[in-house]
Amino acid sequence: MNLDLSLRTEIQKALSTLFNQSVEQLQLQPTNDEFEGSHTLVCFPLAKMSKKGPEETGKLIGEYLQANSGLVSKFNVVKGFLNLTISDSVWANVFTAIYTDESFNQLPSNGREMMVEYSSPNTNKPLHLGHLRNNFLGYSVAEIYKALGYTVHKVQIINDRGIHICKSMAAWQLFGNGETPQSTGLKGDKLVGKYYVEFDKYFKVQIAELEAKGLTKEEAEKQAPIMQGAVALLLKWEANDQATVELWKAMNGWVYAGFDATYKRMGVDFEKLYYESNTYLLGKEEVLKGVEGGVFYKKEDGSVWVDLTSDGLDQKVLLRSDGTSVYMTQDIGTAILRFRDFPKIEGQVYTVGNEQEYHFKVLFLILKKLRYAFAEKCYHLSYGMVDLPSGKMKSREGTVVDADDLMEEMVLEAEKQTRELGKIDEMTDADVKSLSEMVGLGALKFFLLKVDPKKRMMFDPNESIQLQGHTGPFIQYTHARIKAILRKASSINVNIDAADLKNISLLEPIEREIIFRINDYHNKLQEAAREYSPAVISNYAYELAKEYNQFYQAIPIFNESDPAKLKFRIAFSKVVADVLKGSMKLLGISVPEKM
RNA sequence: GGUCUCGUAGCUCAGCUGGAUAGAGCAACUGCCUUCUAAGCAGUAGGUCACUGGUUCGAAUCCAGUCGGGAUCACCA
Repeated sequence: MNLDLSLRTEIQKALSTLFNQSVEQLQLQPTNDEFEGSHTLVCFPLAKMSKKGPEETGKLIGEYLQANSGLVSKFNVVKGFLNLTISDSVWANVFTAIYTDESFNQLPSNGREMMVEYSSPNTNKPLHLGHLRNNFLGYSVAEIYKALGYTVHKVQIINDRGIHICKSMAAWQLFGNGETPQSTGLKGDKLVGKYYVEFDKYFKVQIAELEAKGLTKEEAEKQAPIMQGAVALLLKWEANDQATVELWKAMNGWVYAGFDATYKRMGVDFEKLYYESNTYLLGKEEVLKGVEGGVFYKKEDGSVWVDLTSDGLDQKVLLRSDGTSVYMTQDIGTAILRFRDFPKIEGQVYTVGNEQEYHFKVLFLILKKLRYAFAEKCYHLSYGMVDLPSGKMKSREGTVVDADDLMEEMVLEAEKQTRELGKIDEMTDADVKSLSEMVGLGALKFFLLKVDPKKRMMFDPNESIQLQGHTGPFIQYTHARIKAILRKASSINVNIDAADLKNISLLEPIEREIIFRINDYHNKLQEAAREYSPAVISNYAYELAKEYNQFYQAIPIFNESDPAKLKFRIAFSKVVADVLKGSMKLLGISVPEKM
């Protein structure tokens, strides 16, 4: 049964009976802790209609509901707030329905499809803290939609083309001495990243030298030999020069292997990868078609532009005067290709930092101008930067927090604390390892996901590694605790029959609160999906775990002498564990049986 | 400068489709392990919700302005 809906229906009945009127929007909200009840009807807006003052209105509605609804056992009115107490038998029914609902955590398929893009790193630098936020967000949003019954396609675009790749290639040719991941023992992405940094270093030196000879900065940047080397490589690559393409393939291969290892540890995956090198030509084609169709226009120098001034934006270049494509061209091609590959998807979510908001605004407008209906269903899941106490991460200043290093550090910290708490005594080394992995990554993921994605957030390497309080491990711990109870219950052969549960009465207030919260889970799922915000889920899971811990501490389950109550509390604990596990799964976090 | 965005406890964050005395965690201080796991629980202390004005029964929440932070405004991606 849907308690919320039933209650609203009953209130509407009350209004039509008492005042012969109906109201479109009822303000029903959770009751504040200091008052008795679980649901509160705000009566101020109803006063005009009832012509009776909020307090009197609340009282009349309360009396009606108590007498006629079968839901409300008690009520009180404070100022204009009608606080309703739902009767225990109703709670028992609500709980039993959830307990017996096998698709509570995973709703049945709704036949709808969507696509989520995330990660999409440059292939010349290793993944860092910002990518972690990106990946965890994108993965989680995909999981949230899946739980609602959607089929979700997780994809990423690989920017494997362009001058930036050629920079690493140029530097490797100059200084690499044939180094490979195998020969150095470095992860492939780290090795290529090293040469990208190397490039930058020599580039700067050469610019300085040329500037000292009297060249302007722009001239120096163009004429620096190492940059000319990179440009030469780009031209050769575009001309399909065999040796260049071989090197490009080899170095990209190293990077992908390195990224794969990182993704694996992060626990994220992709159904399909799109390569810029495969989509930019389609984009170009579309742009040229757009010129013919009059959507875009060509300047005298041959460059192609779109004029968005009538939409409040600027003009934007889509093809350079030499006919080569830009970032936007590639994204147009990719979007179209994806809808060709997956014609049933109704929308595409792009998980990309908020510094690209303008880009996506333009992209979606262009797609609309090209008359692609799916443009309406594209959404830029824009997230804020992760700042360090020293400010923004800057690769040039060496303040980048490397993703691999950070994950390793978190896992080591988890292991250290597990040891300090004396929990490893009866664990095998393999157990300790897998638990540390779970806890360390759980802490990291939760930390990055509990903040509203849109907001920029602070990461302090010295303080963020916390395993107590408002953290992932707190929830994991709560789950493990419940599992201990369930093990004990099964060891003493407590069998639960759903029919027993309906007859339970005299619930503790904390038990009602928790059922209320569990009952709210699907609302939160919807909200998280609507807002594209895993933070909604993480905060929900935290609140639920917190409430359960209160219950756990206050009520020793196995001291209960009434067998019906004992059964109820075990079933109740099981449901909490399942919902915790399910909601953590949406965040990409596993929960342990013991910790 | 234009556009967008953020400003809540010492710190990190919730709350924002207007509702009751603004909530957590961390840090500080006090208690609680012979009972299901103390990575926990209970409590104390900590606030001019940046500022000013407006809208109304009611504003942290909506609107306008001011101040402060950030992003963006490339034939880079």
